[in-house]
Amino acid sequence: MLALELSNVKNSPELNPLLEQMHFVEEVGLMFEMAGLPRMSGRIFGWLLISNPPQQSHGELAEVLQASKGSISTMTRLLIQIGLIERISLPGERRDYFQIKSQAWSQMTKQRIAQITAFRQLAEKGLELLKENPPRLKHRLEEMRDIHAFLERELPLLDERWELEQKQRALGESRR
Amino acid sequence: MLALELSNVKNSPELNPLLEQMHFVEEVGLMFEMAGLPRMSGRIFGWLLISNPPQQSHGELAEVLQASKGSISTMTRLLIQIGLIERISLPGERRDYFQIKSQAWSQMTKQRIAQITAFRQLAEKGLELLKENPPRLKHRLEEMRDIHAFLERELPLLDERWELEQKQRALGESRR
DNA sequence: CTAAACGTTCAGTAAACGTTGAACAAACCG
DNA sequence: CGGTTTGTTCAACGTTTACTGAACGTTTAG
Repeated sequence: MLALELSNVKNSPELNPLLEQMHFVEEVGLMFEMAGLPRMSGRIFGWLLISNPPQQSHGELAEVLQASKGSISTMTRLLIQIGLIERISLPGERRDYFQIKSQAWSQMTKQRIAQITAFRQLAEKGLELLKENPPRLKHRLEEMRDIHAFLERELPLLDERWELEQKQRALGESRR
Repeated sequence: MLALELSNVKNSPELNPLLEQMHFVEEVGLMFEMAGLPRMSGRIFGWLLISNPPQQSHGELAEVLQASKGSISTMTRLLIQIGLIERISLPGERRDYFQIKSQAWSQMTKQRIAQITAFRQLAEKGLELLKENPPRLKHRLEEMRDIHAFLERELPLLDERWELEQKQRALGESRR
């Protein structure tokens, strides 16, 4: 919940961009929460998606999001660890800044692939347990293993294709 | 934690399959927890992956997993809702049984795609907020939108290819 | 009908989690 | 050298969550 006093403010988009921005931030927070991550980490990420400039300091984050320094510190560490943001420190500046990492989303794909690998391995472990049993009982686990092996093969290819397309697009734009 | 008395039992795989099965079940539980789902739902799913027969009643689940009836009831409902298991009721039988749903994993892919759509929409919402700003500020959100749009296009195709491959394999096997 | 088995719902609990705020540490400035 | 700014760590708090167990409703069987 916002601690700012907003009740007297007219709710029009043009007159109150801050309100809309905070709504966006809150939505990102909810999506992160649905994905099993702390809501505050999502708020930070959401703000870094729309902030001007894209680099925001620890203190700025704390102020805009109405969160404690501790929370910011913990959650930025988490976001860095999972590869979604990065810390940048300018020479001669005491403060650190955070910004969205450029390949944040490929990073997420990579993590997803790691999870898929774990699921495939789990299926194989299960099949090991059932190795003396009739095929009828093994189908469940074979299906689980095969689909995950399939995705394990295909998702990296998809990611490559994406990166290739991006490079080509960048090339095309720079040529103009 | 297991409530069964296991401390006197020799720990060899051959002598104690139950212990290994329970270990497997517990691992699935942990993976589900990592994915943001209740651990007990993962235990149920894990047991249904290796149980003999694949159909297990409410009561059997409660006994094997050392869980309360309430927990089983709630968690099976959840698993059904997200499409991972199904309930089967035999005519003339009072009891209901649960089993892994055959296209459980395609189902998960579909859910993932829905989430990707949500992320793309969120990016577009963010771009709307920044529409008056210079391109420099919009890059973050454009990247987010584009990668998700890409996956939104490609994942269903991947899923189709998988299902096609499966059908062909089944055909090949039945022909032998 | 009564009795038993089956299943769901729900209040209560215990543990886990997110968040805060204060104490602490480190870097910089006067 | 303090003093100030910046950031991390950690204990404590409050909330949320998973799970239990009991109460309740339903169905089947005798």
